[in-house]
Amino acid sequence: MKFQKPRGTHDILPQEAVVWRWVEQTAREVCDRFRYREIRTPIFESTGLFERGVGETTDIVEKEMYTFADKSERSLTLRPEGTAGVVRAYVENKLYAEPDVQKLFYIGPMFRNERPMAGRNRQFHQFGVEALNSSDPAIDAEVIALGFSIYEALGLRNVRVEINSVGTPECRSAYRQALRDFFAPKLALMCPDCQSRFDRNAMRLLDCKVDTQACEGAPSILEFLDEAANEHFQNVQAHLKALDIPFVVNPSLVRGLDYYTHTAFEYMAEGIGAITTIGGGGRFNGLVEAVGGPEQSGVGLGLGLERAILIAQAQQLELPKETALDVFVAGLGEAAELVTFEWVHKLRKAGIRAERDYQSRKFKTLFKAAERQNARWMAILGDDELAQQVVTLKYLSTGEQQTVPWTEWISTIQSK
RNA sequence: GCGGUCGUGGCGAAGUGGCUAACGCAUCGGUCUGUGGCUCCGACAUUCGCGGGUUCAAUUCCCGUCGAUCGCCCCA
Repeated sequence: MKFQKPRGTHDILPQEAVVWRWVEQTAREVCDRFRYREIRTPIFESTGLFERGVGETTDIVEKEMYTFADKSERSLTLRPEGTAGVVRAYVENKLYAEPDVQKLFYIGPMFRNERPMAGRNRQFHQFGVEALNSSDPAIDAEVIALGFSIYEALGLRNVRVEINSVGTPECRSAYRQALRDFFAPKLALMCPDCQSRFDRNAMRLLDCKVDTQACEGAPSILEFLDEAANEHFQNVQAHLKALDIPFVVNPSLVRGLDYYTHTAFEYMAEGIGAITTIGGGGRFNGLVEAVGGPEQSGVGLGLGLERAILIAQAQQLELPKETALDVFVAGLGEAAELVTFEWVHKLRKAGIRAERDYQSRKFKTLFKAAERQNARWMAILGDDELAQQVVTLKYLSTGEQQTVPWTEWISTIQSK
């Protein structure tokens, strides 16, 4: 019986795992400087959390969740995004009672049952942050700057930041009405997708690629922001400008999760086929309360890790490689086997990366093996060496070779 | 969820309704009983994603299925 990995999942092999560690470590380091602390929450949660938190009418909840019943018939769901779980933990552990703004980050797998394509998997990985209990526009800008800083630290070029304000729920419902009024007369001429969007999610009409000309002259959400929302948005922009974060305002930027209010933003880059969004986020002022906590606000972001890696590859950045081997110990003959084994262990205990052969290959082939592992030294233990308690050490890049007593073995390797 | 393309050894890649399924790289062995990145020789797919059908005969044709990939939708 031969098995395949489930559709839309990926094995991360040792060579690629190095790249993943680099991305994760970079994100962690940036978080440390920005003072965001790691939180680890379960990979599955009560289904209701996502229905409530992400929004009943979102695509994610309507058709993309991995939902299952456990043996007690509890409905559980593999997390499709990170914010709901973090906010649930925030409320459940009463972190809202802490005096300072809670700045949290997470990193890990998410699950959505979608049609896979480049940059879109059913199990994918996100890094994200959430800043809870502050409505200060400065923290919106800080979050946007944090994500941008991670892309910078990774060396990604041409990352664009687009921002928008989706206002308060009240602003939005007034705006949706205005949009329907605007599109109603031309609806019959528009594409089927748009016709279904009209009722379900009028703001998405602006996103349509088919009927771009129909959108000309459509009202902008920005005209419907109340004074406070507008001031907040202007303030976020002022803070971004102060940091020289390049951004453009895109009034038709909408995000797919219901909990967003005020600031919405996306990071975009070219290089993954049709996909350009590599990260995004926004403010979610009603979410803490919706999940059973006090009336507190929050703002956060999520970055797609495989998308960041795809962009790095598309831009041909120099990616980290696996560590090189310090010394390959070649034992010749049966008498050397045990001594080889012992010495490999001694070298390792001394902090040296040491390896040997376990396939009884011939001496010459061991050089190839050593080369494949990028070994710096080859150590040779044959009958002669054993008799005299010495080892022949060959520096592979130059071919220089010397024979030293066992007492000098480790120090010679460490010398270069 | 809808539409297009694709699926041959570890990797890359020919090919055909029918004798032993090219070739390249990689790997292992010999050439060279203890010194690599060269040469030459040899080994390496009871089998062409899986299941079914057509046929005297299918890896090659048809259907289904699984998977990959591209686009739409949506998103990270």
